[in-house]
Amino acid sequence: MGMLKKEDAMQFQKIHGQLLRKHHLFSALSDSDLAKLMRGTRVLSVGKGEFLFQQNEEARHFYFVVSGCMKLFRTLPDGTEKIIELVPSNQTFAEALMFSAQTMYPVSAQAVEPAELFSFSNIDYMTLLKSSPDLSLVLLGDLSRRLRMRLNEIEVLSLKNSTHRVVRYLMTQIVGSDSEYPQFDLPVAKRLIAGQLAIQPETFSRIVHRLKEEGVIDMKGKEVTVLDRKALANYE
Amino acid sequence: MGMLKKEDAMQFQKIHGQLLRKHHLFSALSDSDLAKLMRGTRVLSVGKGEFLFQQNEEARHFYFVVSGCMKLFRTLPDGTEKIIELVPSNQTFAEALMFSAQTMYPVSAQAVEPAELFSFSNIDYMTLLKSSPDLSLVLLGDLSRRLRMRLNEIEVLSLKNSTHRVVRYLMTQIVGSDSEYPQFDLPVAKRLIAGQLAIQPETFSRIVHRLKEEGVIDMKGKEVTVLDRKALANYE
DNA sequence: TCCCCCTCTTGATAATCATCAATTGGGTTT
DNA sequence: AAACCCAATTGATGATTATCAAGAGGGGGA
Repeated sequence: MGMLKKEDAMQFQKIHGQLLRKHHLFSALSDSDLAKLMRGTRVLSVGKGEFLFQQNEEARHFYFVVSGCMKLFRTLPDGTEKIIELVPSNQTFAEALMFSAQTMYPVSAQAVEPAELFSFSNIDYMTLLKSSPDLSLVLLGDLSRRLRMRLNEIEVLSLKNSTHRVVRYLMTQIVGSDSEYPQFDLPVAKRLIAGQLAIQPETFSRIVHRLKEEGVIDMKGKEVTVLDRKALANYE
Repeated sequence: MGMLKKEDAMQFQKIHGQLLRKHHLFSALSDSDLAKLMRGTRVLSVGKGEFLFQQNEEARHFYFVVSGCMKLFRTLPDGTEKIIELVPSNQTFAEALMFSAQTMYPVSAQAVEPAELFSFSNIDYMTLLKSSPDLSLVLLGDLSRRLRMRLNEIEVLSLKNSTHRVVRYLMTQIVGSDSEYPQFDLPVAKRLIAGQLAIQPETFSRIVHRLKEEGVIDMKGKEVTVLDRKALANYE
């Protein structure tokens, strides 16, 4: 954990360059720019339950998840936490702060599974950005996408009852699959999913129970099978 | 309503150039660029209750509200509508779409008060953008800000009970005022505010009633006075 | 001015969901 | 294998809020 020595950095880049290349934040960078950026990169390991940063801490870096899963959440006035986002591997987070005067993280970041991260300096990246107009356009597209994702989440949270929220969640998990009986694994613990949907774990459990009873889905552990796609869609 | 003739366009720009200049989408443009952009501008009048566009329509333009107020909302599966944003005068909307491949409006737009709008061509603006890296940075900052606003809204929607949501709403209306007894007008009808908070108008009314009873606020029509700032803050 | 329409309010009731409590189950450590 | 921990489940209860219904207030148009 810490700044890389020069030789390590070269090794590091050879190994992970391709990984980063797949991400839109880095795909538009030239090789030399990417190398330059990586010189300031740190590799971090965050144990399960450990914090990376806390809400209202100064935001100097953004992060790329190599492996594991990070939880971004806000602490509500009553002490409970609201999960804003669960960030799986190969995704970045906290990079949107870089572009505005805001210097505080608006969320806390905690690992829900042991995680490996790359950290990038906001200042370094911004320097690159100023010399690469195309990159700006890519980022604008990215932020715009995120904005629409949030829109979706706001919609989910506004859905009348919890059943609708769960159903909507399941539906989002199977878009793209055109199988008659779509199947997938819950990406995280059920209580975390419940948290994202702003319902209690107990409620989530009961709703799943009912959906199973009605033969709409099956769920064993984290393994979910949709048995009746139409029925699920009609729940909405 | 429609494309402007050349003389009108010049007149138009003289009158409204300053107005637009105050908005970050246009503040970084050179005079000539702004003039170029305005050549494709249309002036629209939308009557109360009239639609500007519907969800899933193709998005070719974004808009600036000169006067009046627009409501952006999504229609939920059960037919009810979820208000995403209320756009007052001197603000733009639907501009974030321009930056990503997405070509459909993710919301419907309707006037809640008779509104005058400018419409701008996405393509024209993007052309300017590609030749003005600084503008991109300004926009990134703007989107980043919006992203945080949505974060706030998600948090509000996650608040346990409706009272907290209303209180939070009132608090956001008085930040910036350091008066002992802050005072403001509700920007739109109460039922719309209730909609934004994802509660029923009846519930909103009852909560306000209780807050008045407890001497925390006073409300006559749209006129709100906070009588006990501390008590309001402590409600959270 | 009066009338009408729509918002807002207030009341009563039913549905939904959170909370508390106890138990089960699965996975990991010792 | 046993002990343990935490997640998940299930049940019972109470609080919150949506819904339905009816009445009051307010502003704009005839």
